[in-house]
Amino acid sequence: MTYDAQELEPRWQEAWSEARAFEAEIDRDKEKFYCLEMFPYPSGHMHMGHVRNYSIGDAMARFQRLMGKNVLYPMGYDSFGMPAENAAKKEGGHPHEVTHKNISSIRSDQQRMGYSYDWRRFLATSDVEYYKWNQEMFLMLNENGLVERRMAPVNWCIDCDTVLANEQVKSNRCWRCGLEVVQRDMAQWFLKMTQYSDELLDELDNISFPENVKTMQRNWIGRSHGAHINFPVVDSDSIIGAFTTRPDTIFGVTFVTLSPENPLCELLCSGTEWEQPWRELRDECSRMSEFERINMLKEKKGVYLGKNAINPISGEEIPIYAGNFVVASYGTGAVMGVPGHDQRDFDFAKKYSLEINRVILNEQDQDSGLSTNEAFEGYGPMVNSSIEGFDGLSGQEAKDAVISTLEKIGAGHGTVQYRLKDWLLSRQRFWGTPIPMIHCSSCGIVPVPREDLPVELPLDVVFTEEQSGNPLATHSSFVKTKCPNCGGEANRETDTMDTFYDSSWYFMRFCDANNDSSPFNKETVDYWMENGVDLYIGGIEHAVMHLLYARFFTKFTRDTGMNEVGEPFGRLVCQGMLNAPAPFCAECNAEYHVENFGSQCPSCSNSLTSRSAKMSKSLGNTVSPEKMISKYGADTVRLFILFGANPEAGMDWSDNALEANNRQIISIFDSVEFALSFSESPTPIDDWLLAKMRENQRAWGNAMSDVSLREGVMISHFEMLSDWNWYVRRGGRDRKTALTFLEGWIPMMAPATPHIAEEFWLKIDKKNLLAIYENPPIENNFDDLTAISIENYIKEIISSGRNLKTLAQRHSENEITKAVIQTSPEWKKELAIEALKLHSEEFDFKKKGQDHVKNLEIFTDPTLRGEIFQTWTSITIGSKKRRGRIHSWSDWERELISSDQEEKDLIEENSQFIAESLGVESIVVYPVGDGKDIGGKAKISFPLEPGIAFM
RNA sequence: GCAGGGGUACCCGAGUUGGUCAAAGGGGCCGGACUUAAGCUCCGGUGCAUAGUGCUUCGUGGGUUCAAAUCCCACCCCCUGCACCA
Repeated sequence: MTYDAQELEPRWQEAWSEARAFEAEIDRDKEKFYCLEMFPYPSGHMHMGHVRNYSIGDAMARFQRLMGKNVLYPMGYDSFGMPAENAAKKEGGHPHEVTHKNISSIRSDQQRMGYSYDWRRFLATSDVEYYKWNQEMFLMLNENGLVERRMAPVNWCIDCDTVLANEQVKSNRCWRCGLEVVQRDMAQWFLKMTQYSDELLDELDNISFPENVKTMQRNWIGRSHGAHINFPVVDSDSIIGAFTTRPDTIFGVTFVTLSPENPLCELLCSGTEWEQPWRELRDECSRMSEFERINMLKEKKGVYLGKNAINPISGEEIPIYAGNFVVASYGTGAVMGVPGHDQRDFDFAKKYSLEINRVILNEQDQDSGLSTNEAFEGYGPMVNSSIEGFDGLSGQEAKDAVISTLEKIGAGHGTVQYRLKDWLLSRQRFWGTPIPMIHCSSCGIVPVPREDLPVELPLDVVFTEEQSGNPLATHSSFVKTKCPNCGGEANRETDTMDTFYDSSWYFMRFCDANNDSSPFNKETVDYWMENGVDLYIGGIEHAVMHLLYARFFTKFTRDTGMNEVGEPFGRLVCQGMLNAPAPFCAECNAEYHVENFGSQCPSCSNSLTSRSAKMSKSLGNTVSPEKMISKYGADTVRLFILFGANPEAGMDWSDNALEANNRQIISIFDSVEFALSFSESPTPIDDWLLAKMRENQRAWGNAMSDVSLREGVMISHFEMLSDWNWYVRRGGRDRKTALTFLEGWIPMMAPATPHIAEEFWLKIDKKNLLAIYENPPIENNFDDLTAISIENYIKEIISSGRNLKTLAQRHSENEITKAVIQTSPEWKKELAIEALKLHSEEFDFKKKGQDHVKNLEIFTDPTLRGEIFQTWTSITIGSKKRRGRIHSWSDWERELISSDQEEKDLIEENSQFIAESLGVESIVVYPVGDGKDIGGKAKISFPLEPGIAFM
């Protein structure tokens, strides 16, 4: 029978589905394992990135089932969002239809790959059955004071026609479409995520996220400790509040800088000669594009605002500037300028000839003067303080002293500042969860009563390309409503929720996906979510978006008593990039579309080389999963993906390697067929095969548990096969042994290549599906080490024999026909055993080794003394290059030396095989001294390293 | 600039609690067997030297050690994220 993936794979997929093999229920007798992939946005088809993500997850889900865990492995779709809305406009349909068409397409792709999802838990966030709970929980957030509507300057994407949260702006561009965002002032809905800033930050220490994700989240939250200091403005009631992390530099403040957008600016300079320059600066800043800003900001620019402020501690009068480098949205939008100890302030002071004072001593620096070209930003004792009691204090002590003085005189306080902002939730788009709020002209903003939920998206909306804005806003039967408070005419809120809201709790919904009375049942979620999702796999791109929102949301639901757990995800694995070759110009350091292969660089005309680059539509170097599946089958694609690289590592697509993996599967297939043709015929090699099997099972289990899938697959699909091949080569043909081996091997194949594994399982007459099989514990067989060591010994003899033979050939006139093997003399073996014994007792060979050997019985033979010393040294101490053998012998080698196996016997028993492998007609073997010393090999003969001579 | 991760043989990629490491595994390439013939399968080889010892190699240069891919220092390069955050 030949391997036919196209026939075999769908057959087993159907069998699993019919048997409901992957449907998980709470079972408190079993350890649970919640395996989850970041659910996809359902765009037309599954791409290779998806395939990689789910192949990793499915392998782990299947592995954990084999290990006897109760595995929850669900799949759903993050189906709200703009692409469907845009597609609907283009095609003239409704996003709802577009979405469901896409979902069924991607779902069938996933099923064709054989992923073991519990499909009963399927959900789509754009279905009202899901998003009604979004609304219910929004009301809860509101009741808990975590919802706020306020005017705010927001990031607006013109192309997407909506606002973006801070996290969704990358380098001043929209994370989705890449267009530059602009600033607008609008009333928006916010979730007060900042209330959880500290917990979100501190808990990172206890989560097993990859280090880079933690770092990104830490940076994003950006907590800094410092002081808020009030600088009163001279001749004015205004006070400038500035945040600083360096209150210890307070005596070095020589100016104060406001961000040009700060409302105080206008107040200070309005109607004076200083107003015009300030306006120019402000307008310039607000107009600047990202590119210009980076270039322009290399040069600090500022304008004097015509007023001065007072340093509240020293009483000194200092000028107030507006500066382009001060960020309006961070801290108070005002900075105290300490040019002596802040490089940025230094540059600014130089440019505008402001005073530069040294107030911190650089202890490393012998020169007590102030550097003329850079600020000293380090810590050191305070100097030149204009008030008693500060000089000499340094670091935290200095900061504390300044803060306590500030607090005493009412001019400031110690405080903590965060970079994290509240979550801007509202979007001016149709295809999202409607925010359940009502605007009443007399009652203001009123939440939709729970019993009136859900607020459903209307289906009778016609989408056309010409229309702009949110169709909800012009849909009068949606908008017009009654105020739940006063019953008067009112309007519904037409903003919808950011889709990250949907994905902030879907993992909890999966635990109880069909609950129609609440988002989820507490007990159910507590069972599956204990210690979080056990393995969460997805892309790094969500490091500060989804992964932060979901953590926040879980803490909120915990605090309202909906669940126990506070951190949603246990182990997080961010899969690496999938790369494929693309044309590359080394000169321009640029990659081009694959259509440029073979031609010249479009910009410099040099010839193009190839470089691997992230698979992308723009480079055209993508690979279609469907094509690969129909050519090789899902198992081959899965094997390639898992064997190509460990989950976190980037991997290069290679047609060659894919084909090689296909051949590997065919080889396995043929081997299993061959094994099944055996009849009863036991040989000594049988023990070896089963010993190797157990050894591999252990190594495999460890690798897989650790999500080292590449290593796991290497054992299950490569080493097991080569062991099998060796067994056959060594004459193994026993049916019973083969069946035992297959029974151990086939389950190991299941995580990566479940279809062939299931097929083989049937072939060895197993009545139940492999998909629901649990691996028994691995037997401890004490003879395994012996079996393995004997075989390793034979392999080593052959391997060193081969090397030597090629050398011997150069010296031999005639054809080599015979190998003479002289095994170690008995006394060398005795020395080795003695040394091993002493070594296990932690004997000090360096100090006492010499004396010890002199007292041994064999030492009485004077003719051997010199050689005994030499041998003893190489066993116990070693030489410069090579450490003593007692340190370097592996377990099997120690085992073999200590056993009563005679090397001579082992070689004799296997002499035919060794002769064949070495390509000689005959082998003669005897211990040194029992025959002629051929080629002078007696002296190099050593335990496990016999002297081999070719004739 | 700051932070995180890297640089291993022709290529990809293990290995970093120092010795068992000339360095797993795969691809490629070379040779052999099988075959009418292979692009199929199997076996072997793949730094140099060599009847086994030796020499040179894990980004570069130093250092620690009896012994370094592995530990320490400096430097170079690549990737990822943040970016005048006070």
